[in-house]
Amino acid sequence: MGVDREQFKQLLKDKGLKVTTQRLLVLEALAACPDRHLTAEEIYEMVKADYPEIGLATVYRTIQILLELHLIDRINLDDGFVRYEIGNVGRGTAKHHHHHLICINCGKVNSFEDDLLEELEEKITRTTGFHVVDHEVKLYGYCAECGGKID
Amino acid sequence: MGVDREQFKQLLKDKGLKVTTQRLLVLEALAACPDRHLTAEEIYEMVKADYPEIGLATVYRTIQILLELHLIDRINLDDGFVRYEIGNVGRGTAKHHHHHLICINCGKVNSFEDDLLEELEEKITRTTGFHVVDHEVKLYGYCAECGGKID
DNA sequence: GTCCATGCAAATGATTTGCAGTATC
DNA sequence: GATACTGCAAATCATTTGCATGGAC
Repeated sequence: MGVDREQFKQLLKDKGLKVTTQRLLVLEALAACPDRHLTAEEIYEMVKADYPEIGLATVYRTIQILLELHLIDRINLDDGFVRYEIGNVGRGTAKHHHHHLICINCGKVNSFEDDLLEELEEKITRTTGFHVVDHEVKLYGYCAECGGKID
Repeated sequence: MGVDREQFKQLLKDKGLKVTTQRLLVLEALAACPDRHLTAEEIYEMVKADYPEIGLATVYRTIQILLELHLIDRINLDDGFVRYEIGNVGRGTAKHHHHHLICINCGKVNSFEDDLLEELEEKITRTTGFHVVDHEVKLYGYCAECGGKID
């Protein structure tokens, strides 16, 4: 999942950007938490454990680069923080992302993949002429654990 | 579409809230633009035309009330502004909202409704045990007009 | 050695909040 | 008349930016 260290270095060089310890550490922090959805502040705290000199501004600047390189995805759960997660590159038809199941009760966020959306997109192109390129889907509800307790 | 003035007044009273000119005007501004997706600032400007004394803080406070009464929906297009649109109450099975087609080129936002999502939700409940209550779907791509120009 | 990247602190900008005056009920 | 609502200005808080120093190539 994601790119490895060497691939990232190469991507930076290809773009004329410099390889720095900070940039490597930010990507590593995100790669270390493929299932969580980290805020900039959380990434900052994680990297600071290994590299206390890093500044929050550098984390934000690095996130921008990672977004432009399509190595990470942005998720907004409308809780006042923008979150980031490592992209799932190299899974064959890894074209779409952003499918999240958000538990209203415990706040847990799970990702999922589905083909039904492709069908929906085709239908939309057919009926409205809108050509879908990417999508973001958030489903709110109760996860298996919380659903039992509440119902 | 939406609630009318009298229904809104009653909802406010039921909640122990007072009926004020400002609250009526904010709802009217949103009701007047069912297809646009207004920012707080845009609502503020619209209301100010009729009622120059209104303050931006009052608009924000009223938006909170309207959200709690489920009279409006919040949309986040990740452009730095949170937007609001009047809800489509009274359309029979008006349970779900938040389906948007966002043109990457011209920025135009269109809403759509679809049943395919219901199918997807059932599938998710069946396979993961997650009980979906609401959803938000954003599809990014090129609208009929922009698609032609680019392809 | 050149130039980009970093860290810090200050700036930004949407949203919120405190408070004294004002309107609703 | 009591209390909730408003407008204003100040506060908040995530994110961005300016600038001088430091590091990559």
